[in-house]
Amino acid sequence: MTSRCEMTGWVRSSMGDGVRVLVVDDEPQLLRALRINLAARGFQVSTASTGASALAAAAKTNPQVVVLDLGLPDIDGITVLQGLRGWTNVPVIVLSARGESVDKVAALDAGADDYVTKPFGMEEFLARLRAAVRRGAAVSDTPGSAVVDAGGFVVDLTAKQVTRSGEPVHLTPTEWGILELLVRNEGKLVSQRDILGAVWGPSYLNQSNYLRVYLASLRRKLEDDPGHPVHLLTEAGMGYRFVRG
Amino acid sequence: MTSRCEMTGWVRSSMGDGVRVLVVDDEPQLLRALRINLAARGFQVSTASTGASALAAAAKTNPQVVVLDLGLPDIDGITVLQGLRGWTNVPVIVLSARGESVDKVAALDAGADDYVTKPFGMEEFLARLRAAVRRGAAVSDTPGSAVVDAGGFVVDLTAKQVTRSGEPVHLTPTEWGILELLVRNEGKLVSQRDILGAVWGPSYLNQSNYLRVYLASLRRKLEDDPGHPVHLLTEAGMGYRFVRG
DNA sequence: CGAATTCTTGACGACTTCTTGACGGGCGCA
DNA sequence: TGCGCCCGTCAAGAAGTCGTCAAGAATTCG
Repeated sequence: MTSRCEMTGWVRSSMGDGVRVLVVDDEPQLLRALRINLAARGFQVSTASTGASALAAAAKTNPQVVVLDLGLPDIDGITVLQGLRGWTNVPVIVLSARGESVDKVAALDAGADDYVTKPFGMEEFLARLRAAVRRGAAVSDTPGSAVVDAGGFVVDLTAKQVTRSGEPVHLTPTEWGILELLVRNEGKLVSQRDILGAVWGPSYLNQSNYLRVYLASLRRKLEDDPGHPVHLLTEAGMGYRFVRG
Repeated sequence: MTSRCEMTGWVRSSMGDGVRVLVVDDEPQLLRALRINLAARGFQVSTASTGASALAAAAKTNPQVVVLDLGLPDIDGITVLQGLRGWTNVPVIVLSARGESVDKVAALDAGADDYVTKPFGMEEFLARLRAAVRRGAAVSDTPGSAVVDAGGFVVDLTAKQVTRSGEPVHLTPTEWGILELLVRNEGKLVSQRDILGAVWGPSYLNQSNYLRVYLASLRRKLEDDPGHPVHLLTEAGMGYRFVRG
């Protein structure tokens, strides 16, 4: 609907598409509607329908913004909010049924950033969401961000996530293990034994064929021309090296 | 990583087998299962079943990674974690019964690196354990790279990389072994026997023709005029010497 | 419990690296 | 001057390493 903002609007390569948003609600229909709408606008959505799973999901995906319904089956939404605030200051948008102004005060008091009453219009909601992301980005970009931009792809070491031209790339645990080690030692040559010991354990130090298989897999997923890698380099007989574009 | 890489440098044989891991749990069965599984993968396991003994064991064995159950009989697991964090930043993986999400958040807030909910699959657990070891290894290895500028080329001893007028130069393992040894003994004369023993092993002490071949190769790659070397010098009958420009 | 993902394993060709022998030049010494 | 020694150079075969593929086993997830 004629919204002027989205499309290329606020999308910046630095911040990227794929802003991670966690949606917590116990109504399947609303959950589905939000997931579809947000995904269509380039957000990377994860969801939870209980307070417990919400906290777990937050710790796991480290979202950049959280949408939290106060009416959850197991734990009070306010409690969930407090649980989050004990650990992160990610922006939280609270949803609640209309008129519950007592809830509203309590939520904002507990550290919510914004408050939306159901039912709500999608445009308004998206606007508030974007505002929350903007605010969050302003404060959270503090320490040496654990995000490495390789040129062709971006590795977020804390979120354990890789994006390529905005699109998230799915890596298996082993693939991520190798990539993480190489990226954390950017520019340095990492010997095969080091990788095998760190990823597979101390008793796999000679299984160099594993590395061949997984490096090939990583290159297929991350390199523009997997046959002639630019970032994931092999030094024959010595090891592997990650370099930025 | 954590490689000391002394003179003989990148010798192929032994590296950190037996990563030291401390497992803290009060369930004898789980403790036993973990000990067996971890030992089978080459880890060097020590265990504790109370918070007090855990702190003592940590101080004694100085583990490279700690697995900590939150439900201990004497001290709260969080307290143990804080006790550890008081003097070390060893990676800690927290175990907890499922659903105790508040505990998880509190644990992560107190400095845990990861958490696993019980019951858990051994594969997943091992993957997280290796990831923790990996992170610990990556950060502990950050003393600024030792770089030697020869004038015509630059040798980065930690990254194992040589650049010439900005462009990286590719060296074979043997070439690097010789160059590293010479550069680490900058200005000193290194006898042929020393080089042969360090790079090829004690049973190649008389294969001086190897050195001729590889020194020629190094000069071709690094010297401006390979026929009249300036940095990689020969002392007839004695050995070789590296000097800066 | 079944389906899907992920991991392991072996084999092959292409490529890189190592080894080996031969040849010639510079230098000191008889 | 002639000889021997040591070194630099070259090239070709041997040996080892890497990328790739595919299929079976193991594990996770719904």
